[in-house]
Amino acid sequence: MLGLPKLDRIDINILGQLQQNSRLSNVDLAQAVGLSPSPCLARVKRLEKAGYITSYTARLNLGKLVDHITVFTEVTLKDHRREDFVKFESEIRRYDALKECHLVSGGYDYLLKFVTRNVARYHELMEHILERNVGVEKYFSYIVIKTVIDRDNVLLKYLMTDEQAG
Amino acid sequence: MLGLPKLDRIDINILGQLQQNSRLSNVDLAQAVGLSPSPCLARVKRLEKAGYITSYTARLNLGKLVDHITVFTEVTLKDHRREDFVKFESEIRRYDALKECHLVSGGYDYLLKFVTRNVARYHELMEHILERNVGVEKYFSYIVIKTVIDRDNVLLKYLMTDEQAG
DNA sequence: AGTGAAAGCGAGGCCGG
DNA sequence: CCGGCCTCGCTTTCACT
Repeated sequence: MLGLPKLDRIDINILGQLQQNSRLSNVDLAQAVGLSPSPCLARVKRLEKAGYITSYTARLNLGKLVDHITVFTEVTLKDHRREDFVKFESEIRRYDALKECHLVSGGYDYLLKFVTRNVARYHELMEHILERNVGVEKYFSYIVIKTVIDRDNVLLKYLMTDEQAG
Repeated sequence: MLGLPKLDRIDINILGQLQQNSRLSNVDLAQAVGLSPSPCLARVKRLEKAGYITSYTARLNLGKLVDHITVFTEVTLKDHRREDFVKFESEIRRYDALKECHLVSGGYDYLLKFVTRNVARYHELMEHILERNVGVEKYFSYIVIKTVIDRDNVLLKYLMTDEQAG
């Protein structure tokens, strides 16, 4: 975090390649970015240490593994002092079913994304949260009927360019 | 897709391990799940071919790479015939900035998640979508101020167990 | 910084239980 | 279906540029 060495085009290229396929062998990666294996490996290590790469994960087809539902929950807090946000954020972390939690601008405070076995499980979860008195005034749930798109990579090339999508 | 061979505990374990670290070497993975390398590798290949593993990706710290914002958009369609949904879903795919798109139950039709450079870009994008007449009646935007939680793995162990989170 | 060689180790195939 | 062996190729280091 102290010194941010700038990234050149090769670094960006490496990140993009690994984002698409984290199991690329170092020799293949090196060839893809036009380097020989040694400096390529050194760059990858450097990018990892500098925190540009946070983890390497396998994407699973969860639907084939176990029945589950996704639910988005809009949460409004009772009070809006700094400590109320801190408390909610720290308490909500306990829940394994919680995939995402975002503080948003607009009609409510937090947008949450849960993944649970079924609606009953989700309902239990929300009751549990309310009981624990983490400062929730009200919430509204949107159950996902069908996920049309859920992309993992994309972005990098798009965000680095100046063209607007057509 | 034709024959779904059942997964035993070792398979689940393998998936969980690779979900946490897709760069595990096969020998380390084998040891972690209590197998010798050969059958372990065979299982991984089988799981890949059967579609339980969809991809291996590197998670990037996007915030360090480029400034960007995340926006959730609630979309309501004008009409709700089957063809209206089909049209919207196919048209919306074109947009690189779109990370997620879910059909939801409740007050509106689709919940979208965008990632763009800034608010101006997002606004252009939405104008573009409205102009292209994909059947959007109205939309409402929630700009993410702070992402508190964004987990990639979790789930597997949680979803496979019967205990409720505490 | 990148290259190239060398050593060590893992991937992936094949047989035997 | 698992374990052990074997070979090939990759990873990783190091001296050099």
